[in-house]
Amino acid sequence: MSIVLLAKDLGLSISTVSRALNGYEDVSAATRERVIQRAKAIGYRPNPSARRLGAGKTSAIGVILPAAGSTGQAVDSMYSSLLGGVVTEIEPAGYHLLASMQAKHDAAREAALFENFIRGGWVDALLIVRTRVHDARLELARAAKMPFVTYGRTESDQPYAWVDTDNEKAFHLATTRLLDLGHRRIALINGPDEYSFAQFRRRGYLRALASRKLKPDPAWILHGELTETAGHELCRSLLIRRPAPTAFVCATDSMAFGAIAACREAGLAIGTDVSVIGYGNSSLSAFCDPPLTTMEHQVFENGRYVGRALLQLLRKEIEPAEVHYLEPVVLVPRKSDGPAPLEA
Amino acid sequence: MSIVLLAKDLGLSISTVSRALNGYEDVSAATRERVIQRAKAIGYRPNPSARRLGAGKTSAIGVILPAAGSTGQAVDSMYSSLLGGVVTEIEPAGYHLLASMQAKHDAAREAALFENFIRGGWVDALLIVRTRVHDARLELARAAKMPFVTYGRTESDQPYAWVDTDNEKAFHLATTRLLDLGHRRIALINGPDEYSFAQFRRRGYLRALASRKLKPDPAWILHGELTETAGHELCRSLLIRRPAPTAFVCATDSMAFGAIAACREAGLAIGTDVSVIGYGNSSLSAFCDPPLTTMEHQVFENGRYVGRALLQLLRKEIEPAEVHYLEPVVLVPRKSDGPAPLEA
DNA sequence: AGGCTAGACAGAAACGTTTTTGTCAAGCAA
DNA sequence: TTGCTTGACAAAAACGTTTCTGTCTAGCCT
Repeated sequence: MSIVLLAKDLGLSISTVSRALNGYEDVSAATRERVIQRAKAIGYRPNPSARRLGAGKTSAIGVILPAAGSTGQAVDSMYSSLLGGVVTEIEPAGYHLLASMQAKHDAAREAALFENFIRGGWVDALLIVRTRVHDARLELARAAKMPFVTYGRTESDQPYAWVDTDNEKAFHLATTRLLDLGHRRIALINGPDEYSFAQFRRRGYLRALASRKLKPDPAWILHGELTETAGHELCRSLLIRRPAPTAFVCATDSMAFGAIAACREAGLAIGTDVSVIGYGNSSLSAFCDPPLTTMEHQVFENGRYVGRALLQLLRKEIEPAEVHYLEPVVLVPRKSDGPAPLEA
Repeated sequence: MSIVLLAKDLGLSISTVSRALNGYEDVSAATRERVIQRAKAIGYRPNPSARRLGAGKTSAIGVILPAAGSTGQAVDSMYSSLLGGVVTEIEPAGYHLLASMQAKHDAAREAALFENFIRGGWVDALLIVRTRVHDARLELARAAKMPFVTYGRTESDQPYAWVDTDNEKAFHLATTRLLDLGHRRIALINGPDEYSFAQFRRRGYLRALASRKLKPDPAWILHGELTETAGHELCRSLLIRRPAPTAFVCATDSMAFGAIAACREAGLAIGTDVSVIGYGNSSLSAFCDPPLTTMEHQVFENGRYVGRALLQLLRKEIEPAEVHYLEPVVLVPRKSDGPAPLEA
């Protein structure tokens, strides 16, 4: 009964202490100051559960992390940075991050988790990551009147708050760069088709080809998990075709590293015989051999943006429709791409 | 007032419903069954905040993630796997993970966060990761009588629950392997010295040298962040010495990749002129060139072990002193190491 | 002087559980 | 029959807040 003690100590009523601490107007400035000082002095911390019960606030923001990799074990490292940014923003405001993890490819379980978060009163708001083209989670959150921000866009007939990277521009950039280098047979090693980002990336790729009046070959657009293994497999399957692609645009640096391994196994020199471009500018990309040409985007900064948006939404300072942040992407040229080889 | 409605619906008192749901003995089996069925049917979920208030349980386990990398942004990917394992275990038991992130190298802030978690009533138990040799967090948790499990050991005069990898054996293995290959000038590119794991690793390295009656050169034991950049810098600083090491044992695969880059820049062929061994068996290590010889340990499985221990501790089924799990480590031989070069 | 308003605080209900302490009937032993 | 135990349930207090609804006083206007 902490607030009770504090109130007694101050010779005030519980309600006055509570209102003083929560910045209400009907308590005099002098009293408020006295309360705040004394609270700090005796180390009073409001009990979060009691708070939730009284006010319907949990001071927690929920996120369901997608399992990544074929083992279904790890969150991919991109989310580490994203969440780092989110936490950086929300923690000073007194919010915590309540994290759950989705079982691999288990939509039913994901929905159940979401329901639990929403109905169970665990959190005040949600972060929805790795959006799908049609994403049921938006409707669930909306139905529960739970504020949310998505990382990645989706198809929705109603406005919603989103933060996203300009995937389309990124892959338009990368493809155009390869076209400028003379490549005409460019493959796209994309992520799983159900995710929004994969669609945007394909769109950028296709638009770049179209702007040079090139007809895309559907066989050169492949989808797979965002792992080295998948990149390796997909690239290998493309290299045995005739004619084979001379360039590969990959959905992540990991896939690009897998693709590079496949090319090397095929006896091709990276950057001369064949060009590979990754995405993400992972810490490794500058240190591998050859250094990887890739796309940089500021995941941590995006996370901070998401965190701020969440806070504003919770304080009703902003409408969901106003949260639309499309981060530009820049290409980091290194050594894994080069002029198209002369035709044999 | 959900339980109220449920009780009314069943024609029972609130207390009986509560006790039925919580498995108390003084409610008949028939009634219990009826309550459980009905609860499921109408989708009743106990409000977690109310529960905490009533019982002093939050159903949440707290963890403070260390910021990683010089940017202080991302949790390193190792923790993704670890937490994945933890969540896999605790989620079915109804527990969630409450994650906070530590500001880079800010011990005061870390302590404050810890205090907040403990005193603020946010969580029922704690996971303490990246233990330091002398770790104040143990005392804080102990003083608050909060159950906890550490990932990594520490110096403590009292028993505590820990799960750890056999870092000492791992680096003994790696060093011995290099000794067997004929290397005599072996450098250790270690992580920050304050962390327990770095101490164990050094111990394993030294023990391997000692078993061959070799005197370690302190100048060849370096410490740095667990990043490619640090690995690169440290390796470079060693390569300009004369005589230079012929082999490097690195604290992580990331550091190893940085070291490999430095060696390549120095014109050395990896696996012949110079040998490099990493740690972690990251997904990339099999796909780089040359494939990296590294140490495998099952982080995800360790996380599951941690999760189970936490649950048992919470249920008082086990004493902290009984939770001591030292995971063995295996070496994954690949191509980044080889026989020591002949002396010039 | 009387009535009204605003400012500053207090009282008490409400939030949804858990848990302690009943209550009541049936069964049993003496 | 009386008293005690036990099994099955109910009543009510407690958990620590927030928030709605007072209450009281001082100041102002007419």
